[in-house]
Amino acid sequence: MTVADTNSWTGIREELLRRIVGRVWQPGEQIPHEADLAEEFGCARTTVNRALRDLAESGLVVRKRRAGTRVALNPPQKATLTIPVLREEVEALGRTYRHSLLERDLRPLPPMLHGAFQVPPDADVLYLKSLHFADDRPYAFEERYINLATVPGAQAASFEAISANEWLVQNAPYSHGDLAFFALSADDDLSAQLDAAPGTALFAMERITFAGEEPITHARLIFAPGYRMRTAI
Amino acid sequence: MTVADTNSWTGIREELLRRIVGRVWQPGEQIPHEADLAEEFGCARTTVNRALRDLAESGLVVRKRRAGTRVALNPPQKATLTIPVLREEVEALGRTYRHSLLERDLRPLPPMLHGAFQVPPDADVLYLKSLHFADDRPYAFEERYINLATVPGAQAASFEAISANEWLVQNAPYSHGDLAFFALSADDDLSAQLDAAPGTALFAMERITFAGEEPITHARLIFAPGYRMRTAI
DNA sequence: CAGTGGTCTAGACCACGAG
DNA sequence: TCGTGGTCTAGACCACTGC
Repeated sequence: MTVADTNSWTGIREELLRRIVGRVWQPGEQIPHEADLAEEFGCARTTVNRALRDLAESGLVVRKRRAGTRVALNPPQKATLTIPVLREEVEALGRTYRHSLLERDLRPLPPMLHGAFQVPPDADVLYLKSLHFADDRPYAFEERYINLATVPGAQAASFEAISANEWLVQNAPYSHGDLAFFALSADDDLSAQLDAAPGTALFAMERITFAGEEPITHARLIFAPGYRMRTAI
Repeated sequence: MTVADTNSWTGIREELLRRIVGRVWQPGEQIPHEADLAEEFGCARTTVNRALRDLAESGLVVRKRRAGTRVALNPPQKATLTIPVLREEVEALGRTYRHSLLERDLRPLPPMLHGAFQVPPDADVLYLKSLHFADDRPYAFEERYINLATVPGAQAASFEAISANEWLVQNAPYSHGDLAFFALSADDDLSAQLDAAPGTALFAMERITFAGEEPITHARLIFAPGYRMRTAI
């Protein structure tokens, strides 16, 4: 009848989900214990536990010891989005990836970044400017600063065969970072690089990553017109 | 010695993580089978499985039947972003939230949405157009379609005291949906509503939610200039 | 204190897919 | 084809926390 067998954990999850979205169990209401559900479905408690744990991870139910499991009052709108390496994203579209390094030099960190990206005031950082292509059409424009104090190996890397993003992912694992999305208008330079009319609205992503307290890199990616970042929730 | 006991699944996960970031197991390299690891840690295979499953979910290892478990070559950059109810987001900024319903009527679904939002061709949907304010300054513009077949109660709701978003979150739980972010230019209407110069680049978010197979709502939020959606990774 | 979810075990069978 | 991860079981003990 249904897609999944009813005594597989996914099947049980689907049945529980049906009861939640179908209002059999009202928001805020406590649902039966694992043991009762296990008996109802004729399976081990472990299996019910697996299903409920999955629902709890997606935020649909709230579980507390001793207090039982309740249907969430405000199912939080959470989305996990995976920011792929551009090469993989492009290739997943069935297109050919290529990138080209436009500029590369050592320079002081621009003042705008001094707050978020703490390097010694007189230290130079590695600046990279590059363009990513899909089937020879511009896909994204990238500007990046790399902290050589944290990633000295970057100075020797050419970033021509392999993009800075991929190099860093493989050579400088980060512990945490910040990510931001926003919109900006194409200035003359962007307009030329991305083959877009001046003033076109472009989707942009900014990322800073750290290894412990040490900043690794600051990257700004600006995508060609029409780009949409999608995810399932 | 370590935070977690070594034969708890979290403890095992930490140990495996150490070996991965410490390059004991190189990227792309196959790691021992569950059975071997279980023997090494002196625990049941289920426990090792739990730890490995967790690492696989965060993308650090790739698991395939028969092929075994390998350290991921390009650990994907995953970010979980929480899409807050606008009222909460504004109030968290210490500003006063207000919203105003600009339009409300029944109309056929625009053809553009026919693909993603399957309603009977002759059925009307509830259309809402509203504006969200922070301290009396425009914060976001919203256009929304609600499928009355799935959420009949919406027809009776006024959406003046409580926003459609909040009403739906509490009255029509969804099972899944799609989310997209992109940039667009302010047309004359948007420009007037959001107090932005025509052509300004604006950050936009589109969301469709479903209860099972039934579409619930399609919403497009367009934020005032300068908006950044942030998250930690 | 006691009920509920969290976890672990030892064993078993199954499904997938690389070789 | 057959090794590997995926899942299920029945039972047990533990940890947390509301009553």
